[in-house]
Amino acid sequence: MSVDEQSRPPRVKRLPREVRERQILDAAVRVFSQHGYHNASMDEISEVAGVSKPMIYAYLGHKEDLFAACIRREAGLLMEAIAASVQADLPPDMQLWHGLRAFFHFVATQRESWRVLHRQAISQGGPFSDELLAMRTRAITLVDALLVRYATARGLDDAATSSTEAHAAALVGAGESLADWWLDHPEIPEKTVASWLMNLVWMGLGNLVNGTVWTPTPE
Amino acid sequence: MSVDEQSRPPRVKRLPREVRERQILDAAVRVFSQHGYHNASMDEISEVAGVSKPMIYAYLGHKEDLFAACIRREAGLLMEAIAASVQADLPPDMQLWHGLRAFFHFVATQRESWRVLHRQAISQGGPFSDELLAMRTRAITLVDALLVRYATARGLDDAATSSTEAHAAALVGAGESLADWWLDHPEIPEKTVASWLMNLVWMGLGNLVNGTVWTPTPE
DNA sequence: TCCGAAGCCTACTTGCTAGTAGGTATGGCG
DNA sequence: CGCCATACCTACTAGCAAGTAGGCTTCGGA
Repeated sequence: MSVDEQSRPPRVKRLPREVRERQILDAAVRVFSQHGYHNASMDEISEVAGVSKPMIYAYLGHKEDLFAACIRREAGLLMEAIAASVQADLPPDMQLWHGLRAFFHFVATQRESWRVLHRQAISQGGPFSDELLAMRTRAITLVDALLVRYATARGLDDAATSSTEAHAAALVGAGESLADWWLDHPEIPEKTVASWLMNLVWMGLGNLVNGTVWTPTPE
Repeated sequence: MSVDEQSRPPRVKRLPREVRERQILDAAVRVFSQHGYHNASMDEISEVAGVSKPMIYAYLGHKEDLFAACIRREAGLLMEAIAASVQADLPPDMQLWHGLRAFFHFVATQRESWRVLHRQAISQGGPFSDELLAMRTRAITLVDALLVRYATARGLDDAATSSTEAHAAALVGAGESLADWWLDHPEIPEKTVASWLMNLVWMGLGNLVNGTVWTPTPE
């Protein structure tokens, strides 16, 4: 029904605003990730956070605002984690590799953040999804840039470059899906999963650039 | 606010049960796909369907049941469409190819069905997602079987076979994501999109089986 | 022509939860 | 000390939407 007692912050009094805001956001992420946006009640969030409901409204605003704040914070953390792992002077394949590893690492260590980002945010067709969709688009664009750099470095042909954005979208989706799959198979090391995806996408693209493409046998 | 007038069924009287059930399901898929499960109201569905609310309860049961019925019907249609396109005696790559084309064709022609399947069902953490998650798992298993057949036909090594399920998960996710991307780029022909994905995954896998893998340069 | 079943509706109840009104402690500071 | 801002709470209200009670027509068959 509700979240573990033990991790609930003890009811302390008169803490400064920043601290309370953090506690509330933490609680909100947990509750949203467990029940989804609509089934999460402000009452439960306030209970988990160890404050009363009006505090939430005073500090973070309405339910929508609160949710958006969660998304923004968690998405920011994810993007930061990825950005921190990537050095701009490395070749594109190594950049992608490090980015992927950071991504999977984030998923493994911040499950609840990941759930709220992946499952909840997209499905709510409101003002939220914009926030999240924008983030996702940013990720796709980033990957796209890598692919373009890669294709340009090799002998590119027009067909290949026009499709990098689609490939980036496919990669991001594959990463999300693979991350979910991985959550059910925790025995696989993170490095292994990352390398699977790396190979799948990067080498598939490599062939495409080389002109070694698969074509259906005529019917 | 609500769905187009013109496509709403005219208020006819005393139709047989099967017809009304179809109308209700059609309406429910539309409304669920537009507003999401929670924001969809039974009142709106009944209005769009051209019947009164108690009819829905009499024929399809509670809101959850109705939603599950939608999922089951639409998922069934999708799986049927894919199954119908695949001939079991073809080689695995051709099977995958035809399956992918059927999938993208479905997404293009049944947008609302796709939306309700992809966006809504998974995110609702209730009894529904089970229904849908099972479907998705079935799809992954199906693809996995193809990959295994393929890997076995070539010289397989253990590492490659142990990872086919993960690759299947990645492919399914890539397909979903690419489908979404494609909805925003309708100028691309279906065949092209399908071939991108086909190449990306199939040839990536091909390299993996051959032992031509990407590895990070030592740091 | 009577009767039951199937099709269908209007109008209600009810429960839940977002959001608020209006207050009480507590600490700092002039 | 006395004032104000900040931190915080216990109640409430209000409104939406799920689900239902109870009844009214129409059709087919005995």
